[in-house]
Amino acid sequence: MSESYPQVFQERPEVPDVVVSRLPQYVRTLSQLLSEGVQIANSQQLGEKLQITPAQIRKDLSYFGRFGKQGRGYRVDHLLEELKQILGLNVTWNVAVVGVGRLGRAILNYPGFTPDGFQLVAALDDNPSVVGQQVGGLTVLPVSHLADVVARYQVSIAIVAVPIAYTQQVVDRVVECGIQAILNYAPIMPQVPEGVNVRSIDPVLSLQSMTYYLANGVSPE
Amino acid sequence: MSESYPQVFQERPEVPDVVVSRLPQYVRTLSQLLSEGVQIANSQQLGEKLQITPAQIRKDLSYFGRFGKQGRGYRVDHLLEELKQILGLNVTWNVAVVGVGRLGRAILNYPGFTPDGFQLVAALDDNPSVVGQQVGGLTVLPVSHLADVVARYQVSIAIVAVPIAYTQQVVDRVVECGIQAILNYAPIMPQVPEGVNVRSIDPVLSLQSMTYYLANGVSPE
DNA sequence: TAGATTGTTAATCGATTAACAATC
DNA sequence: TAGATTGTTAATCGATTAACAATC
Repeated sequence: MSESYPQVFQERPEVPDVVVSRLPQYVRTLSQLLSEGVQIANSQQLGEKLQITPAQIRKDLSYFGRFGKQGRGYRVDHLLEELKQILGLNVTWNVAVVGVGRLGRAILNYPGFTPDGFQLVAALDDNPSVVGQQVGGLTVLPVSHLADVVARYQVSIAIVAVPIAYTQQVVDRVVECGIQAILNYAPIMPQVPEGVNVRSIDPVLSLQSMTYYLANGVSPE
Repeated sequence: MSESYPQVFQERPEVPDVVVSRLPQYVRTLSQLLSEGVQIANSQQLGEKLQITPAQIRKDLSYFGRFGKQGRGYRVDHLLEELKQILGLNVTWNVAVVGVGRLGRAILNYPGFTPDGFQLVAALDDNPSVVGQQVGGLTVLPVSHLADVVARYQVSIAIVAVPIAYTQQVVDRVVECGIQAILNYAPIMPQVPEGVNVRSIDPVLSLQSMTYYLANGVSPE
């Protein structure tokens, strides 16, 4: 074997995580511009909206291709579509919510996920008094149904909103079911195997870093 | 004046924001160790818990002082107290919640803020059918009372949970009242003057960066 | 075409890590 | 004291920014 075949996935060179994390913000801004009827935007204008240097925007985009026209800028609709494609946002992602306590209920009733293509397709909880309830249009199932649900609905993302004491074991089960993307609402960073992605929503951590600046009379940057 | 006097605030050289943002995680881990009865921990052990190199932990701490003993490590209770002091977590912070819709209600009923020293002392909303309601033990006030409330309760942090269309104007009013730390739950990055700190809780952005890895068959790092 | 803005390279900046003398 | 681990400096790594040739 003197030559290697191209790989199916991962043609791109390693894109820094920090770059990937900015792309959704670009999508947001471009969507807004599109809804305002703006047809063309240059990196300068995008940078102002996003508080990012134009150079950084161009550099970020250059990891994925050439989307602009010299002397003009970017077609808003075109760049938006390209970025959605790159991020996988042109399809609907099915999401299971594990944990239907106060937080889980708020999540299941939050109308902000669906318009962005995240469909909450299942709600699971192990509390017998909660199982069977209707929450956010879904019937709460026992967590033992997780593997079934994942297979049946092609779930690829789990939102975990269980008490801190159960978080790690629930995350373990979610991972066992083949889920590779987890949004965790407990104030803990669960351990997961290589290749599984966890993001935590942790308002207290955010507050605790802001108090540093309040207590010390300085502002960030 | 050939000599300048020491400043009241900001004796420390500029601590990078990324360092400040890690301190609350150290506090979390140390609290947990303390509750487990662990008395001494070294940077190696802390690093394992936090998935951070020991060198980084020592470097981070060195911005603020010398808290360990060579050959031993750190006394958990001592380091915890020092970090709480640095972050201003040894006092209670009064917080006003603006916006008492579904999200605001969930926030007001979330029991996780108080144990960490964030006291929700007021709930405000401009919807006449919401004003006067009892939510999370508080009577909802009209937003026009904001300045009063801030002064009376010494509020220094605002949690803003209003619809996206009102977010910027509510943030503007919050800033006018002298608030310098804002936790924003709307899917938008509000513009604020220099010196005001905004952190956004935005689960959709988190999901949208995870789909990149799902769609492209790669994992982060 | 002239003017403008991209895409990209090189320079700069800053954060992380390695290494080790200091010291408990 | 010998062994261990800190605190800190210097080396490395990576991300941001500046600059400019390419080109629309």
